[in-house]
Amino acid sequence: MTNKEVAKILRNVAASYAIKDERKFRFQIMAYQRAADTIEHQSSEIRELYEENKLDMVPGVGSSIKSHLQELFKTGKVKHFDWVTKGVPKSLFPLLDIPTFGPKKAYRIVAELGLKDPENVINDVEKLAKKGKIASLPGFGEKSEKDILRAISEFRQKKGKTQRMVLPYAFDLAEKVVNYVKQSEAVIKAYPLGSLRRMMATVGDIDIAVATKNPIAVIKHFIAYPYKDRVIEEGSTTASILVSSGRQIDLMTQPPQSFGSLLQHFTGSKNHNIHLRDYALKKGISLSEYGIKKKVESGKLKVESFDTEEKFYNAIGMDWIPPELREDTGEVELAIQHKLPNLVELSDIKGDLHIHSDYPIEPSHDLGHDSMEQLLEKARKLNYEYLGFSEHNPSVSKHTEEKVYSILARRKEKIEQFKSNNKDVRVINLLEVDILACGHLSLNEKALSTLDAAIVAIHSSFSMDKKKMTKRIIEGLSNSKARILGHPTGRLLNQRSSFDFDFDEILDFCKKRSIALEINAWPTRLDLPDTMVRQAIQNGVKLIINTDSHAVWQMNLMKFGVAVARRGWAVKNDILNTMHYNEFIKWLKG
DNA sequence: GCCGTTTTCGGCCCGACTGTTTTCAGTCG
Repeated sequence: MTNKEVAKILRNVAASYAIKDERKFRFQIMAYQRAADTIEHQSSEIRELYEENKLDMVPGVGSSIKSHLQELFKTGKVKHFDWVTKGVPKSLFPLLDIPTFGPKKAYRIVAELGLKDPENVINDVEKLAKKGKIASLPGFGEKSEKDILRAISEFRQKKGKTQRMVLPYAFDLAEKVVNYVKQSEAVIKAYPLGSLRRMMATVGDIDIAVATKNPIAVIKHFIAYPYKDRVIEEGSTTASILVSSGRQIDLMTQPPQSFGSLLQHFTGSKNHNIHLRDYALKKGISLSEYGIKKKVESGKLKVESFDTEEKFYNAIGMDWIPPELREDTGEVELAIQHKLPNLVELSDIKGDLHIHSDYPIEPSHDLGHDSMEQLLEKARKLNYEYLGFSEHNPSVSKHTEEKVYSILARRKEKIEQFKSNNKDVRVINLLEVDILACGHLSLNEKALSTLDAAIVAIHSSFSMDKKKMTKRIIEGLSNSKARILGHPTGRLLNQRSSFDFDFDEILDFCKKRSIALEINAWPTRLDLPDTMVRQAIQNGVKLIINTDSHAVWQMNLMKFGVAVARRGWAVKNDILNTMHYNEFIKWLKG
């Protein structure tokens, strides 16, 4: 059962409570919605957390929801959920997936029109709307009927937030729109915020904050964006549009003197903001994008403004919190105690160890596009101290063992030349070696002896059971040349979920052998995922951030790997490739 | 139903926008 499916079940419970008695159950509704939100956006699988007995780690999951989830995973259903959803037409649940449909609207439509078939309810609503049957219902009208038809159509085309973007795509889109927004003279500052600023692995929509003294002019300019599909909403301080690629862009404005609180509000996350505001309430102050509302002596409410985020956080009584940490997983408490970690930064990185050149190694998988010389030149520009070449191992099915060895021996000669000629960027002889289904590495000892060390990784037979996969990985890591576990979970964002393995066991083994886990910065990997990075660090396991570049330009993707490390609370010491060359080599050679 | 730097009981974030309402409900972030 995926996180999305679990979240959907919890949302259905919240909706059922809302239909039965919204006032009576208002706090249950909030609790179930919050749990659904956090589970849906959790970067580790909730099912695995259940198996590892770590459901408590999920914010918003308390004793009650935890026991319901345990029942769900054990038996496939939950008695309490059946009780709550009893009497609520099942046909309304599919409608909740469509933006602009909430529990009330969905319920009134299926109840008034007698729609009972959950399989076809979306089609049924569409047909009836086309016949004009919705506009005549109480509380609905011509406009809302048209809006329903459009919402269904956009939902089918996966427009809006139904499909999440990988980070670089979101970056490009945000940059385009921000550049356009800045063309308005009324714009003083404009930044992309939301999950993009928090550097989440995937981004649902683009949020832009604008400092201006003339919000009406800014919004008028914004909604005239040339690649706009339609305006979703347009108010006096905020607006939302859908662009032709189907993505949603939200814009919020504040005057410059209260821009700091807008940055804070619009960066989120939602749970972070709720925690912050809850904490503030207990101090008798109230937070919003406008600033901090306090009672003054006359008994009247007064809003204090903040032009920077730092001042805003400080005024609540805590340190400024890096956006990557704002997920309500302990950062607020530490900010109050002035004990936030000093997160690793891009400028700390001194080398990239996972680089595929075009060296003719006749690999099992894909070859790089650029030469070792070109890649080294790029490393110089990035001010790296070292660079590790790590093509895929030569194909073992197409070559004899002797042939594999001779390819690697020749490659070693070339790399040795670099080693003696290059003193500014030191070269390291690595290779990305497959861990075969049986647990053996795809190269024999003689072939491995040509290398300084190996990045080992899974590239086949992903659907093994958990025990076998864990054993396979540990066997692969047992070879003394294996120093780095490459893209450890094997996930591909929006394509393939991670394979099943016992992470705790891998962590134990890596800790014992001083083996590093890779944070692969490739945008559809971002593997290890951030929550597992944090777990690795808590267990004293070190990490290496690599780009897995197959071309020169891809070496710029390092920032996305650093972002994952920061979201996993990594400081400089946790990341091995922040070390100088001599220290790094010392670790690498074991 | 969750949660804890005045709490294990008694609170629960804050505001914008839209449509169909003549004063607000529903949805969203």
